[in-house]
Amino acid sequence: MVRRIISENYVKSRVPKGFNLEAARMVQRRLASMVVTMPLTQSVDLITGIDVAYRGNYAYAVAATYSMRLNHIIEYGCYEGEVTFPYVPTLLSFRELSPMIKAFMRLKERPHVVLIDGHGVAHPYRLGIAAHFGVVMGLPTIGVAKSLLYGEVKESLIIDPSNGEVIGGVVKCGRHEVYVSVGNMITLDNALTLVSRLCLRDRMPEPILHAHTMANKVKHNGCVNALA
DNA sequence: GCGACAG
DNA sequence: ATCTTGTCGC
Repeated sequence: MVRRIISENYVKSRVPKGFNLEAARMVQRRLASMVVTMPLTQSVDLITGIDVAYRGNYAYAVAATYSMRLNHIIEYGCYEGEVTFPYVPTLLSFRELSPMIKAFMRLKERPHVVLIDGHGVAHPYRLGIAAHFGVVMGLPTIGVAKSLLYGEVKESLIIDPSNGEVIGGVVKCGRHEVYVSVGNMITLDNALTLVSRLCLRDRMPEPILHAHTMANKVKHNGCVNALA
C-alpha cells in the first residue's frame, strides 16, 4: 500500500519570497469547490493531451488533439515562453497552467475532453493542475500522473487520508501504472475507462504521449519549425 | 523527531 | 522536469 501526504513547511520553504501561500491556498479551495463531477454528456471523439517541456526558465507547451475515430493526431497547439514561478509540489499550476492554456488556445477545434500531465482532484487542496485547468476553461478534464502526489492507494483506488473519500484510481498503461483523477465535468469511472482505452502504447495515453514528444521537439526547433 | 514532494 | 554515453533489445 502506498501512502503519501505533503509537508506544508517544505512547501513554504520553496515558495518565492513575498509569495502569499495562505492566499494561494484560499484560491485553491475556492476553485476546488467549483469542480463538477458528472457523466460525459456527448459522445467522445476528440481528446486533447497537454504537456510541457523545459530548458532553464523556458517552457515549451504543446496541446495535441487526438481523434479516437481516426486513431491519430489531427492538430497541434504550441506555446513557448519564459516561466517565473519555480516548481513547488502542490503549486504546479502557478508554474505551468499559463503555458498550457496558451498552447491550448492555439487549437482551432475544441475537443470533447482534455487530458493533462498531472493530477486532478488527487491533491491536498483538491485542485491539481488538471482540475485547475478544467475549472478555469470550463471543460471536461482528466489528470494523468506518473507518480503519486497525495493520497493512499488501496485496491487500485486513491483514497484521501483525511476523509476516506475516493479521489482517483490507478490504471495500467502498458508496463507502467498511471494515477488518474477527475479534473472537471467528468466522473472517475468515465475517466478511468477513457484513459485505459487510450493507453495504446506504454507509460502514457496517446494524446499526452504525442504532446510530450512534440514538446521536446519544440524545445529544440521552436514552435514554428517543429510544427512546420 | 524526521521525512515525505505532480512536473 | 533537466543534466547526460553507451548499451541492451526488438
